[in-house]
Amino acid sequence: MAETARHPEPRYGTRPTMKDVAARAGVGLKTVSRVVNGEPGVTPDTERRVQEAIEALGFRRNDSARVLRKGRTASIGLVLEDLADPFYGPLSRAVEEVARDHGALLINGSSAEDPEREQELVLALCARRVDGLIVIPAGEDHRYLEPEIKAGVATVFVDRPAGLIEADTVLSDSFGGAREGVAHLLAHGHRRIGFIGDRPHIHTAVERLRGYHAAMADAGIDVRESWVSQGATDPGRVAAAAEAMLAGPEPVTALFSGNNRVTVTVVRVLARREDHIALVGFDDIELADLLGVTVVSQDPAAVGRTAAEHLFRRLEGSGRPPARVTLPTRLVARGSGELPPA
Amino acid sequence: MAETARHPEPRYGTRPTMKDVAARAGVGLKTVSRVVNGEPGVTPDTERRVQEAIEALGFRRNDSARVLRKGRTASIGLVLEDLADPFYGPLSRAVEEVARDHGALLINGSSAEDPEREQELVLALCARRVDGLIVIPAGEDHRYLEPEIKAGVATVFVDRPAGLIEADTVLSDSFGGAREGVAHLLAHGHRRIGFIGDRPHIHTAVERLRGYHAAMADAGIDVRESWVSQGATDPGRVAAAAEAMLAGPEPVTALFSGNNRVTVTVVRVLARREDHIALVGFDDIELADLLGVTVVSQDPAAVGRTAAEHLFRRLEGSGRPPARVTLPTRLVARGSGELPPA
DNA sequence: ATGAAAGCGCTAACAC
DNA sequence: GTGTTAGCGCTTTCAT
Repeated sequence: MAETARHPEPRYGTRPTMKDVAARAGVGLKTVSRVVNGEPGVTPDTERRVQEAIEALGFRRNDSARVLRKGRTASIGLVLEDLADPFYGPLSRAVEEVARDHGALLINGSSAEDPEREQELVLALCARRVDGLIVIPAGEDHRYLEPEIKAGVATVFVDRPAGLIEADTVLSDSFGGAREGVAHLLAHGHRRIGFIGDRPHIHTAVERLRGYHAAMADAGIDVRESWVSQGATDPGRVAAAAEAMLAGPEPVTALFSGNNRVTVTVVRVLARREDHIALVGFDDIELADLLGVTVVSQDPAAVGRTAAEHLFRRLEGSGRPPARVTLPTRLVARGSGELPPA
Repeated sequence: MAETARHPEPRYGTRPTMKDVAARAGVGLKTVSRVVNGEPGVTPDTERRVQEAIEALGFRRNDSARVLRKGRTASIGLVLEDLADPFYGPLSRAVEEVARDHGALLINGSSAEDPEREQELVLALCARRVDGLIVIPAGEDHRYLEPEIKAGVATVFVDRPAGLIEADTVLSDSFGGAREGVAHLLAHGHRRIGFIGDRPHIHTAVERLRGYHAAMADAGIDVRESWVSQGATDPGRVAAAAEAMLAGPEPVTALFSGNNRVTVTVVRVLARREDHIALVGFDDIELADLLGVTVVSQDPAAVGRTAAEHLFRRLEGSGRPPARVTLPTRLVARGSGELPPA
């Protein structure tokens, strides 16, 4: 990469700047800036010369410098639990599409359900001066975000409310959805219904359990302790919980599973059995139609879209106080939830 | 929202800088920089005062300015087809984990399989000066990346090779996997085997079809035109293609599906039928075990991890020429691929 | 141990 | 139409 006298090319690893382009095109720095940004006030001939210099040098505007000057990055951050979870892929994609419509890039990160990692990620995004932030909270205390929000970072919480601060929030109706799902089982004659959910510090897990209790209470049924299991959603724990509820002299005749990961494992457990245990799951899962799994479905893309639209509305300066939006769920009957008690 | 009309520059949105922190702590700017970056040469007492000022003001370092000065962003970009696709979620997550291990953030974007959008996205990432780039190509001409790569942006292509430029590439063994899958069907006695794949401009689609032809040739079978269908992977097209192959006087007795989306639709089509058509699919799908679907599985997380590790090795300055890595696939027999011909 | 000054590459505000 | 100048907030260099 030696430099020749004729056309001084930048060295490997060094990028041409507007100044280089200006020198090569024989114009002033600001003229290059005008061309690059499509601003008016440049004659076609000058513009052509500048464009040629840009091509020849392989110039690409340095957005860090631009951001430093302009104050806005045209990017937003999304912190979620795990991008590999089939719930978050479509959610993230929906956010990305809205961001794209607003000319913004999306940076997303997985908290792995770890509050420290959530905070680390959020603050890294703030250091990069994202214009806005969508957070699926892992932690329960978000006061660390107060200075950021004060400083103008629009923030929307999704799936679970923020902890100890006021902020826009978009939720699915976990309580109502679970209540409806359990009521569905009750309507099909079940009385002993088991609930297998996520760890009790997770907001949605609590809400869904509340929905379960509400439906059971509506039916005048005393819930036995052994019918409820909360904890990690790994297959081992969930399978054990299901087996336990299905054993003994008075086993449950139906199960309600608290999220997609639980449902997958429960379906596997039930598939190994001779009897026909009823099942309703929270969250839809791929191919549930073929497996005949009745679910309470929430639409991850709609959740993401709604959150992103809120965010951009706020960025555009709606001065409204923080609002909470709850999106409805939908019961999808496919067979497993309509089985009668054994 | 207390934006008074009299304030041309609202305090809202103005963030404290190191200068502000320095003023408040009664120290020099550079001392604040030292504290923020954990550099040595600051007495514990000074450090404490600076920390207090940071807390009080809610200071957060502006990474744009840092990047402008340092040249590296500690971020990498990932351009894929669609984050909502169950193949890319785990891939992206794996890339993220490797990036995290190297202290980098991941920015990802979906090209929606549109070459223009791919280029737009890639160049936006370059403008933000990502240190490296992982691209699942949508387009067939990547010469637009030459100046970027020359300028030092480490680039790795994944799933499909780059077009018209030399670059590191990580692929799954589409040819070998498809050949093995089709050979599996042949070994179970099938002779009339249909192939339903993605659009023929996609590299993996071509390779998998090549694998199909190779296996059929190995068995000495002349492939009829009506046994092969390539095109969009939307359910309508795929279902029609499958129905067509299964109709007529000499229908196929087995199907090979070219990717996860195709497989899902074919499974649905076959589920509606009385007969037992054999099926092997490329890519694993969730709950395929319960449905008994035999697949040629590739590991998306391994693909992502491998690509990211290559990227960081390059960033750390391995001056080796571009290399191509091919990851093996694995045949997972679950029943549908072992059915005999009708 | 600490700080003052000089940029990084760009855009805003004015020159001409 | 076009160019010049002064920063944006940080790190680097070099004094002290």
